[in-house]
Amino acid sequence: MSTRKPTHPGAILREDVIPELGISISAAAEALRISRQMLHKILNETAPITPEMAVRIGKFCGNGPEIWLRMQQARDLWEAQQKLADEIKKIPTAKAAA
Amino acid sequence: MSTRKPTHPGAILREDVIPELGISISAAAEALRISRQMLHKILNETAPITPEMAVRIGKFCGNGPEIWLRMQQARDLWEAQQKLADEIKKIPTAKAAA
DNA sequence: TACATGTGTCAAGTAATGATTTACAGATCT
DNA sequence: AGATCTGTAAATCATTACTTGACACATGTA
Repeated sequence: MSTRKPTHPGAILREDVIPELGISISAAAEALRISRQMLHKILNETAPITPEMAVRIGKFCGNGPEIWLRMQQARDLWEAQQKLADEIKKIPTAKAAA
Repeated sequence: MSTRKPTHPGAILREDVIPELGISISAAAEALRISRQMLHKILNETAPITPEMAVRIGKFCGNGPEIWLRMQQARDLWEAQQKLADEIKKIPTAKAAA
C-alpha cells in the first residue's frame, strides 16, 4: 500500500501505443472521436481513463477496455487510500454476531 | 458483452453483509462515517461504490477495497459499453505501421 | 515567403456525479 | 408517549469529465 503511485494508463499510450503506430496526437484524437485537448491531458496524465474512454481506447487498440480500466482503477484506489489514510483508522472492522 | 448488467456491490451489502452482522443501516452508516442516506442509496443500488467508498467498506468488512471496486468497475464498464454501442462502431482499430 | 499541420496550454461553459444536511411521514418497540 | 429506524425527497456544494474557442510556437512543404 505504501508503494509508489501506480502507472497512469496514459503513459502506456504515450510511450508505447502512439509511437508504435507512428500517428499524430491530433489524428489519434480524431480516430477516438474525442477532442485533441482531452487526449493531450490523458497522455499528460492529468485526465483519468473513464469507463467510456476505456471503451474507446480498447476498441482503437484492439485489446479491449479492461486493461485500461484496471490500470486506472489501481491509481484511483491508491489515491483514495492516501487521502483517507487518517479517516480509515476511525472505521472499525465489523465482527459477525454469530 | 450482451450479458445482463453485473451485480451491484450494494446488493452484497444488503443481502449478505448487513444481515450477517445483524446491524441497522443507521449504525452501519455511522461506522462507515458516511451519511445514512448515502448508505441507503448504495444499498438501493442508486449510488455507485467510489474508490473512497470501497476503502471505507473494505475496512469495515475486513476484506479490503479491491473486491468492492472491481464489482463496481464491471458495472461501469457494462454501462459504458451499452451507452457507446453505436459510437464505438465508428472508432477504427489501429494497425501498427511496421 | 506563405500556408498548412501539429503541439502545448489556457479559459469558459456545460452536464453529470458524489456527497452532505435538513426535513417529513410511516413503522416498530418499550 | 417517546425513541429509534427507515424510506424519500429537496436544496446545496464541490468536483469531474468533457467540449469549443483561442493563441503562440514549431516544422514541413509548395
